[in-house]
Amino acid sequence: MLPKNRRLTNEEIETVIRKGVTNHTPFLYIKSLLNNSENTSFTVVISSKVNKKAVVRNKIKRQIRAFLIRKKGQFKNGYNIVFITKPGVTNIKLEDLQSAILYLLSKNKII
RNA sequence: UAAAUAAUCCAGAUGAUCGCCACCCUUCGCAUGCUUUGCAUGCUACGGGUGGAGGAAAGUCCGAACACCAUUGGUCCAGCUUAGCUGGAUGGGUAAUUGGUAACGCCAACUGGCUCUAGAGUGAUCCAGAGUCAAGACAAGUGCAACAGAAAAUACUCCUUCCGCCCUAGGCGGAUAAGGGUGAAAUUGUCAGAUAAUUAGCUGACACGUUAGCUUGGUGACAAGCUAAACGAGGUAAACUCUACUCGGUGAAAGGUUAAAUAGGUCAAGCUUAGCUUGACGGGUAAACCGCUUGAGCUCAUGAGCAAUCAUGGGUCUAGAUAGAUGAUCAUCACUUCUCGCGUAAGCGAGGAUGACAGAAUUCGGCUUAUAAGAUUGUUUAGACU
RNA sequence: UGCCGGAUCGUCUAAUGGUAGGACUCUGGUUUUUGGUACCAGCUAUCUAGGUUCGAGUCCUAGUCCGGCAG
Repeated sequence: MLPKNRRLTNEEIETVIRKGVTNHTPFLYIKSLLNNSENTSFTVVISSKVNKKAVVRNKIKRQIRAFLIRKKGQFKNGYNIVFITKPGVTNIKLEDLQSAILYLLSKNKII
């Protein structure tokens, strides 16, 4: 789990989704926004349309967060980032998900 | 013994490392206050300690607690002798009985119906066990019943049967409901009489059943028995309806405390005096905090009760997040299963899988649905032995 | 979190508890030199599982999926 200062609150998520810059892959997309602070914060959004079971949704959240914690030394500071999943994310392999995350972050020049 | 199925129990254990949440403690730092060099409170950081999902947390199908709103009692309308009555219109829910409960559509016991199995009996039937039942009323009224059938309900006559006439292929009229046939369903049965005639509740007797009354037993549903110059009444209420009982609305995004901002308001001061500025009060939005976890709690013992459950006493505190914590990896043991190798076999060794359903969101009581492996019990089937 | 509504041929849409109908589509045939049009015939459905009933698309219960509303 991410520490509290690296998470986003409800308001921040809404502003990021409304004003952020979007980048897509077939099963995942991100919205990012500069926040003028020392930290880069993340959150993961999974709709109940992706899967009806909360256990499956929590597992995907944990997989993404664990990968972000492992890579946290490489990030630039000062971004708010929201990961939003699409239906189909449950069927792919873990390596594909991780490479998609790296692709999206590098495309935004955060890494 | 094996398999299937149903119910109940259980929902791997120990240790290490890396992370997350809550609370507590030590130290350092910062801020505020004070009796001023220390103490108190708060916050941040490092470190340490303790605790951290379920039997269904799920579905949201019922019920309750709690909070606010409305309010003379389900709702609406009207009236008046106006704080309680009357009248009218109009809904939702439940349904044998008794008990339990905060309450329930839940639970327990019991009664009755139906189904299955075993036993007794020539048989009707009786009895035991298991399962199951939205199990008030169709004998208040209304409605409905396709096709088939003569007829689907204040009855009726297709074939057959009986009588009379024409006259003998058959037709006409009358009688009957025993038999046939149709259908999911067809007007209780036996005997005798009456009749032109027969196997007609048309009449009588008996049996069966229903209803009513009485007696006995039971808290009661009900059971057993008796009586009737009462009756023979088809089905359907998960059809309308009737009867009895019962029911305010909104949901923790309820609501409460503090409170930036904005509009409009009151007061005071100052300045130019149509007014403006500042401050205070009040106002109440964002936000924060509370609500929030000590509760119809868990557990043990004793007692009451057939049981559900209740009473008394002892012990105990056991998640509280806010886009949402409770996770990941490794090792060992336990457990089941799969693969490979060795072995006649028992077994041994190596490797893999932890096995299912599934994640708190105000809290409880139920119901429903989903559940791998293992354990216990019941039922069914198959096999072996006696 | 709370609360509503719906599910019928491939698509759209009917059906009072009593043979699931129609339109478009599709398939085959006739007409035409061919295609279209027209005509004829055919294929194809009650979301799932139980119950009530003689008999459920319809009534009741449970589940699955879809859609909507509040804030």
